[in-house]
Amino acid sequence: MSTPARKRVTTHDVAARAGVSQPTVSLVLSGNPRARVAKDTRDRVLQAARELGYRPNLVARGLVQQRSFALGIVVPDLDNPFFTEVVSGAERVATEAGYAVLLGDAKQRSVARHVETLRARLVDGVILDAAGAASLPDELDGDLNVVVVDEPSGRFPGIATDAAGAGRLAAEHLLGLGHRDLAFIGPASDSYTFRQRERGFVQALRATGVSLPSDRLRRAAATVSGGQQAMRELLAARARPTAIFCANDLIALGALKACLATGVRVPDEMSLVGCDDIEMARIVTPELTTVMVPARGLGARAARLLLQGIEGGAAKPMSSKPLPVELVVRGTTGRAPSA
Amino acid sequence: MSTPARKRVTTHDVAARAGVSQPTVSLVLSGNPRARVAKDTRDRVLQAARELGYRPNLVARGLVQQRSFALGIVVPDLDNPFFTEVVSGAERVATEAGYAVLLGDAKQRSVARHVETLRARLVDGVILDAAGAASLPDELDGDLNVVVVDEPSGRFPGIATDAAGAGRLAAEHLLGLGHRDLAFIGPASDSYTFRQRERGFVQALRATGVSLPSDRLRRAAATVSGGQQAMRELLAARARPTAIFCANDLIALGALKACLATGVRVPDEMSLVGCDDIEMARIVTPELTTVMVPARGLGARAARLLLQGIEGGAAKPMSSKPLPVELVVRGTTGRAPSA
DNA sequence: TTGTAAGCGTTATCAG
DNA sequence: CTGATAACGCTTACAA
Repeated sequence: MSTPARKRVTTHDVAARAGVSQPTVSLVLSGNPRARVAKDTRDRVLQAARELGYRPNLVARGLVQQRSFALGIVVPDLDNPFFTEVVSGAERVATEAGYAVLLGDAKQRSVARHVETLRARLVDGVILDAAGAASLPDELDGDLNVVVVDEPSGRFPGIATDAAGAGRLAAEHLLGLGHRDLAFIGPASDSYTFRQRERGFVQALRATGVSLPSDRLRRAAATVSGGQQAMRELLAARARPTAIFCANDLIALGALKACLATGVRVPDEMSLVGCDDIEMARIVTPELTTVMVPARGLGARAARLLLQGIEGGAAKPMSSKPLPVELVVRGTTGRAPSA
Repeated sequence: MSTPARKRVTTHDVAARAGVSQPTVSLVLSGNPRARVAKDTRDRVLQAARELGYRPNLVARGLVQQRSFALGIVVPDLDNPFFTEVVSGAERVATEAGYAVLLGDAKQRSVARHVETLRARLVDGVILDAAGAASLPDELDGDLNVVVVDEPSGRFPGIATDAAGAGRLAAEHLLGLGHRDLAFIGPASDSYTFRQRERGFVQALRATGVSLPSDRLRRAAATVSGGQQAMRELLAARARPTAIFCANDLIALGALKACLATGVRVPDEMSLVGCDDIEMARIVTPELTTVMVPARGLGARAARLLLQGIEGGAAKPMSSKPLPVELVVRGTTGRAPSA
C-alpha cells in the first residue's frame, strides 16, 4: 500500500513539493559550491528531495554537460593478473572520486572499437595500455583524454614503471649471489616494457663483464606455458645456466614448473627471478623471487592522472617519472652452485 | 589543414547535408528495422553520415529511452580470481551484445551504494553476488533488473552452480582412492555455496559410513593464508587426516603450501582437493586436483540472463538449473597410504 | 536570490 | 514515407 512513487522522481517533483522553481532545485542539489541560495529555500529543497527520495539522473546531466563522469579502461587481457590489478587500482580511485568505470577487454573487440563506443558514451577519459593507445586513429588526439599505463608514450601522458631498473635489479641480485651463467626468457614482442626489462638486465650484466650468449636469450610468450616451454629447452641444452631472469612472473612460474617437473632443484641448482609480483608469486613453493612492479599503484596513478587532466582543466597532465620497482627476494634464488 | 569537424557532428548536421529532416536521420541511423524509409533518402542519409563521420551520442539516446545499454557488475572482491573470471565472462557477452560494462568492487563502497549510482546511470541491469543482492533495499525489487551469480536467490533470478555436487565429487574421488581419514577446510560464512559444498561432501561421506569428527572440520577464511593456517593446525594434531577437501582453491593452495613447507609429501602423505579451478590451480607443483566450477561461464550466463530479461520484455528470466561441475584430477590426490 | 527560457542530441508521436 | 513538434531530466545563462 505504501508504494511511494512508481515513477522516478525528478527535479520538477522536488521543485513542486518545495514550492520553488526547478532550476533552483538543480542549483541546490548539484552541490555547486558557488550556488548562492538562501539557506531557507535550500533547506526546503533538501527536505523535499529527501522526502520524495529524489535520485539525480546522471544521464540527463551527462547530456547537458557533455560528459558522463565515467572513465573507460581497456586492457589487452583481463585474464592476465597484472592487468586485473591495474583495473582494481583504477577502479578504486575512480569510484572514490565519484566516477564510474567502464571496462573493456581487447581480446574480443579491438581497442579502437572499444574506445569508439566509450566516446559515444561521453566518457571523460580512457586508460589504455601502450599497444592499445598506439592503435588509436590520430583524429581524436586532441579530443579525448587518454592515459597510457606501463609504458611512456609520446602521444599521450602516461604512467610507467622503471622497467630497465627491474632488469638491473634482477641482474645485480643474481650476480651478487655469484651467478655467472645466466639466461633470460622473454617475449619477442615490441613492447617497450619487456624490451627495457631485458635491456636493463643485459646491460647490467655487461657492465660487470658478464655476457649473455644468444642461446641464453630465449624467446617465449609472456605466459606460463611460454615459460615452461622455454625452460624445457634451456634444460635440454648441454650447458645449463645457473640462473634465469624472466620478463614477467607468468613466465617465471612456468619456468619453475618445468624445473620442478624435471627434478631440477630450485634454488639449489637453478635460480629464478620473475617480474611484476603478482599474487601467484607467493603461492607457489618455493615462493618466487621477483621484482615488484606496483600494478595496483599503476592503475591508481593512471586514474588520478586522468582525473587531473579532466578536472584540472588548465594544466595538461604530464607523465610523471617512472614508478620505482623493488626486488623481492623469496625462495627461488640462492647462491650459485660452487661448481 | 584538414581539421574536419572540431565539434561533434549530430543528426542535425547529417540532416542538413542530406537535405532531410533531423528525425528522418534518426530513423535511418538508429537501425530501427521497422523504419520504412525510401531507399533513396536512406542512401543519402547514410552517405552524409559517412562523409561527416557521424557518431551517435549514446547519452542522448539514453535520456530519451531511459536506459543506457549498459550492464553493471559489482563483485565482492576484484582480487579474488574467481570473480575476475566471472567479470571476464560477463564482459564478453555484454560487449558482444552491444552493451557496456560498469564495474564495481564492493571492497571500497557498499554494494547498495554501487547499485544506487548504477541506477542513476540508468543501467539496464546489474549482476551481483548473493550477499550483495541480499544487501539491497527491497524498494527497487520491481524496479531493477538483477541477476545473482553463484547462488540461488528467492528474490532475483540467478545462475548458480551445483555446489553440493562439487562436495560430493570430491568425497567420491577421495573415498575411491581409499581414504577414510578425511577433513574439510572452509569458511564459517553463511554463504550458501560454501555451505553446500561442505554439506555435499559430508553427506557423501556419511552415505558411505564415513564420519567427519568435529575436529576434522576446520574453519578458515577463504583465502590462501586462511588455508595455510588451518592446514598447520591440522598437521599439528596427534592424528592427521590423509585427505582434505577445501571449500575453494585459494584455501587448497594455502594448505598445499603449508604441507610443502612442513615437508609433508603431497600426495603421498596427504591428498588435497580444491574447488573452482582457478588458473593458479595449474601453476603450482604438484598441480591441484580440484572441482571445476565454470566461473567464466557463470559470468557469461548471468549476462545472457540479464539481457534476456531486458530485451525479452515479456517472459521474466528464470533461474536456470545449476551449472554442472566437474572433477579435475591432477597431482595433489593419490591413493591413501597403506597405513 | 530566484524564476524564466533555452538547449544538450536523441527518439517517439503524430500530422501531412 | 517524411516532416514538424514534443519530450527525456538536467544545467546554464539571463532577467526579474
